[in-house]
Amino acid sequence: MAYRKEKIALLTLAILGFLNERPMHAYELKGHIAGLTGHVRPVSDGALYPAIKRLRTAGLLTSETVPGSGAAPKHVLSLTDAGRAELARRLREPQEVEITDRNSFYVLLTFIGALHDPAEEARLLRRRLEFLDGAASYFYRDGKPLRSKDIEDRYRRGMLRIASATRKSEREWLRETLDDLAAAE
Amino acid sequence: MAYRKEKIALLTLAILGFLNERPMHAYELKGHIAGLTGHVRPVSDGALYPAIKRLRTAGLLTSETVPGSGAAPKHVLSLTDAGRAELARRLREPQEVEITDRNSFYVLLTFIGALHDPAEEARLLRRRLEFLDGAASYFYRDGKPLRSKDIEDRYRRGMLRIASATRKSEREWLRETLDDLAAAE
DNA sequence: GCTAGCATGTAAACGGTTACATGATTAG
DNA sequence: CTAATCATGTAACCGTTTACATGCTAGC
Repeated sequence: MAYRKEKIALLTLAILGFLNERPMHAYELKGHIAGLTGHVRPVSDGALYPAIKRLRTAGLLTSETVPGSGAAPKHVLSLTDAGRAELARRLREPQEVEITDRNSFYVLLTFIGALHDPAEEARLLRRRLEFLDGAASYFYRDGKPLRSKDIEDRYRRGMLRIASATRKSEREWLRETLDDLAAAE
Repeated sequence: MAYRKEKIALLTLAILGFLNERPMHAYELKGHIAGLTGHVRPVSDGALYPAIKRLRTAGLLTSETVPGSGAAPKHVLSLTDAGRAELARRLREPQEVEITDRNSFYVLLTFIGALHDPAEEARLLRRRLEFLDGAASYFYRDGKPLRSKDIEDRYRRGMLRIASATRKSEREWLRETLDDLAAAE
């Protein structure tokens, strides 16, 4: 038994996703990924370079050295066919956490358009919408989720208020976009 | 040179925070933390138990064994004075990422009330508000952040739309709460 | 003369995920 | 009788963080 559960590896997905748009060197990737992760949370070199190395070893990307404008020579990275296939696979078969977790889902959303397959894209949005419809609260007492007004702490109430507004706008967008996608077919 | 940068260790903060409210055993903590992390993302045992062990070794909490209702005997965990001091320190001196990063900030927000110090609490909210006011975009072209209408990809536009709605509601709440805190003084 | 930006990497330490291991009680 | 919930832990693996290491160019 015991089937292998894949790791999420968001960084890998982001690298594949951006390289699919155009070849790029590591330093450039860094900027793109930093922007992605929300508000400029830098990717550390110690995460990025080993990740690239792993992908190169796995044959998902190739590296071509060109003289650097400025400092060290750049290594321009390009996806191989295997890399493009892996990206498509990751986008088509997301893990449950990638639907559930905000950050993961947004990374998926960033690149899902690369599939150029409205039906598949709609499937992802529908999964997210279903997840959001089964709402989840943040705080518990006696094992039961607390409603906002039952929480004495103003900061926790605030968190729920913001989460609620976010959920609402996300649901709206998901519904609109699903309608658009259906209409375009 | 090279001063030591502390790790974020969100899990540690959450453990200290919840134990500060009342003594609890690990399994109970698990439920609380899972709710916290957004929509029920379970904490794995392999993360939780070692984290507790580290805190116990560091003298931040003590464990008392009581016969378990159900299965294994429970280990009821309580904060020591050092544990409470560490929690206060973490809340009072947050890292920059803990202001910047959504999830980190929300964990901070969950427990900041424990300080019972409106001025200090307001300081945290003000820092977050300042961060949000220096807005950040998600996508770049030629090194410059793209405005929503300049993005062709509907999914990326959607992400910005949701992020914008979230930012707006968070700003509103922060301003209101800062006013409340100021008025109460 | 110095700092920021460009550009690439490595190594130790740490912590989280996954899977393994065990076992009792309760609800369907 | 079987799955879910309660309850605690360990160990291998792997990826991230932090810090170390190097060096050039442009602007102040």
